[in-house]
Amino acid sequence: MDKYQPKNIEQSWYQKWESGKYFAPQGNGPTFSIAIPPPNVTGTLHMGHAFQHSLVDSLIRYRRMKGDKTLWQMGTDHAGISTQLLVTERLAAQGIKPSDLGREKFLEKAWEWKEESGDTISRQLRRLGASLHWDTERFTLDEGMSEAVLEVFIQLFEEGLIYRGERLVNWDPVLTTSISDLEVISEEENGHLWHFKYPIVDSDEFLTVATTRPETMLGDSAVAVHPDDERYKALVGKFVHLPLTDRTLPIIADRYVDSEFGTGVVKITPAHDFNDYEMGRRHDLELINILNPDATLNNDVPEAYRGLDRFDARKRVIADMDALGLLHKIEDHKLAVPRGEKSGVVIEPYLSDQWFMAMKELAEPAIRVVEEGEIEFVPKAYENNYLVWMRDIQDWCISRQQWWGHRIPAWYDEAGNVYVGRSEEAVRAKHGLAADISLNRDDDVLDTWFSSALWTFATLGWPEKTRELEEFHSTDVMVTGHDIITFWVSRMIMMTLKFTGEIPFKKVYITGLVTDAEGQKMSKSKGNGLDPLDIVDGISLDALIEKRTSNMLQPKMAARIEKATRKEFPDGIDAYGTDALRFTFYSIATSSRTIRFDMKRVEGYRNFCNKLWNASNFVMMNTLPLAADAVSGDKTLSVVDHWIVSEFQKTAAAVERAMQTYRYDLAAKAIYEFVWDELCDWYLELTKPVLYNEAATAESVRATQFTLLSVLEATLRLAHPFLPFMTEEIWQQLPEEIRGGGETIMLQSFPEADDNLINENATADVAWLKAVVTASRNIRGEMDISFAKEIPILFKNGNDTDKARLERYESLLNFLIKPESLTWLEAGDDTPVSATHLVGEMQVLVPMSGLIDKGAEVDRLNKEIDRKEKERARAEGKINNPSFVDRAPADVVQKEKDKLVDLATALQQLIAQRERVESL
RNA sequence: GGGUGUUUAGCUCAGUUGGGAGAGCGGCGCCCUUACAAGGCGUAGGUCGCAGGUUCGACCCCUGCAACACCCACCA
Repeated sequence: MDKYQPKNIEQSWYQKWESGKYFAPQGNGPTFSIAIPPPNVTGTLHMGHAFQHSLVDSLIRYRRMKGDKTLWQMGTDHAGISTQLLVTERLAAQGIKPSDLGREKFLEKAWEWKEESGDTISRQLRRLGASLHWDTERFTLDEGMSEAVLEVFIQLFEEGLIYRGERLVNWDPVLTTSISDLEVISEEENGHLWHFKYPIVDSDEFLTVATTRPETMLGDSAVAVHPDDERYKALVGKFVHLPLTDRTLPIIADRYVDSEFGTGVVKITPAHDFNDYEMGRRHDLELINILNPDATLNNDVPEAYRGLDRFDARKRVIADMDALGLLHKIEDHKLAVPRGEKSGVVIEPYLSDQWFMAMKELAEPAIRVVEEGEIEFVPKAYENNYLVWMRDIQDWCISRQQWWGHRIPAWYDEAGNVYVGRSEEAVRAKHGLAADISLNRDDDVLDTWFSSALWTFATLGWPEKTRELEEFHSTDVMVTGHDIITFWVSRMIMMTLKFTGEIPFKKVYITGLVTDAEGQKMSKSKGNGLDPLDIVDGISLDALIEKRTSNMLQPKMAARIEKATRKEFPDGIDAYGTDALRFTFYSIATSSRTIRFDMKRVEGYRNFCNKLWNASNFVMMNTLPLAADAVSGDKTLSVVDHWIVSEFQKTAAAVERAMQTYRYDLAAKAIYEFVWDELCDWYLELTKPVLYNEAATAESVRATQFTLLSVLEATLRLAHPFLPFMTEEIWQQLPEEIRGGGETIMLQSFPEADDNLINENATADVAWLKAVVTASRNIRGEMDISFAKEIPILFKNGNDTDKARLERYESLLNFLIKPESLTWLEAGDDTPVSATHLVGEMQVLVPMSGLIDKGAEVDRLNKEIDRKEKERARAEGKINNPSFVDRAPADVVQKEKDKLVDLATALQQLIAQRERVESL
């Protein structure tokens, strides 16, 4: 085989798998299904996606190999606001405004963009090896989804769970649409608290109010104080004059007011603040909307302010109040500023007509299924997040003043009556509306998450009663990030229960958030993001800088990003290949909430891939072409063969356990350690004395070759879910007699641990063998004896088992240690002064004459004695503690006693040894 | 203000019913030994955040504290 070059082996397999239809559900096993969290069509896959989808793919491949009828449902999301924003920006680059095009033409452009961008995602997923069932790929805006959305909307409307009303909603003045609570990100920012004096009517006095948003005073309809506030009690029921206007405001009392804060007097602006809105309802206050949809001031404010942007109006109001002597003071003040998740601009509470979904009733069963364990979160801690949010759920504003999305199936007549139905015809028919009554369809579309919420069942054909729905729903697992539990997971659970009576999935596996090496969230604006394919294919430093700094809004940032990038990746990024990247993802998929992505890890796992590749090369070099009787001929497995077979069983069991508990890190670790530490470091070395020995019997060679091949073959299957490409490549090169007749490793059975193949005697023998080899290597290493120098090795004070083992494994030891001689000493034999290591009670000795540095050996012995002394002191402490002996379990006590005896013997030997060396 | 999570070797992290602290990377030393220098062999390095408690015994269980991270919340 050539050197390990992922580029050469990862390109072609995916196509073969796909054209072979291997990703389709097949067989008669139990079903296993996962619906992909649909990537947004607008985007490209980032590290978080690659991470999640890699985890899912291993699970899917694992179940498929276990014989399950497995479906990984593919699809993408139309991502309403994001896509509309992107398309708008693209048009703007050509000098076109959406309004120039009109709704229909704009949507054509959006669809064009969707086709283009969807390809990118598909290509990326394929490069990652994701074994998705492409044939039934869906899109949240396709016909079937539209059908499902209609069905759901109409039913919920008819049940009164969807309603329309004028409410205060979160309004994005740049996107000019409402958004949901979840799409508002509040962050603490530095601001000011302006204290304004409002003159009290029929008095020379003032009430001073404090506000963070001065411009809203133009929409005030009251001022409020706490009913128990002695300072203001007498004023309740009186009025103040609202400066800059000709209006007067009542002074009201409400328990909501905090007397301690500011002046204890609050201006009330019911149309522009959520709290004030509630207070306005309690006190029947006037709602005065002072803003246009783009957050300029409307005609309900005094002429001087009309048409001003809200922030210009703020300056103007402050200046005017100051001029009137009514600006009492300005304080610095930290406040939580709500910003739109997508646009980044300050969100306004804004009064408008919107559609809402009543959530309380839907939430109840969705809370229950989690409380009762029907749906489990992994890690469990996230269940709390979910439950807390669900128990306090608010109605969901589902309408968006956008074009790209599912248009709301509602029509209005001229009188403003609303009719909901599948189509205008259906509505007319149902309500008996004559043809001469003109109907206008609602312009708004639904929040993207409305259709996403139907994902698990609508992708399987609902509302039709399809066989797929019957077979694959509920799905088994949902793998996603914690940031999306409220947006998506919760809504899927609610809607799926409501419309199918089933849970959407049995488990919710919440992955950690992938950050950069510094623990910073990867993002475009920070310029610290990585494209997973750049790790797969490699990228030059210049190209990476270009990628990270292009389309930057601030040139200053670009310079900083370039500097950081040059520092972090001075030579760009190597091409590590998909397998290495995937294996890295599994290894770092711990239960931690954030996961730092470190390129060093990728390098390490690329090395691991290389190791497995070379080991396979070794196996094939020494077994192929396969002799005619290689499989059929007699073979007696050696102890070493039995040992590696045993180790493999233990590894398979560990992987199985890990997969059951979603501990991908442990699965990866088990495979890594088996391949590197056992298979490569020991077993392959231990086969050489057989394979390279001209005197070896045909039978023993056959057994060794067979074991090499069969263990490798099984290892490839075990590793395939994690390293899909290289395992397939190598597996295909194995002889059919070994791998069976299958077309692809993908559809082979997943190795199951067989306890009957675990041979503890073999394990013990090999452990002894390793200990002896390690002991002599230690002496070599510590005494600085070169590997080329052949040294005599003596064994003393061993028991019968040691002696038998030495005889049995002499040739192996000769090969591994390359000694001048191996000599068993009986108790009475003369023993030269030697460097010593203990294997159990047996001494492994290397005579010092001419070889060994006396001082170094004394140092080494001192260190060893020191270590053993400490251990003995600890054990003695325990044994001499009566309560330990009385209360600890007998086996634990016995273990300590045994240890003490062993240590005493060992120490005695070491001290005697030290004396002998010192006396030289 | 409420809630959750994290704190273990220089760095990044494992540690599965409480019973002798581990890995990878990095460091140091030796080795181009015929699968692999993307390698081999050896080696150094830790009062397991702090303080109490339970226990014969605590990285692990309980309490408190600290630092960091994240989530939720209407303080003008």
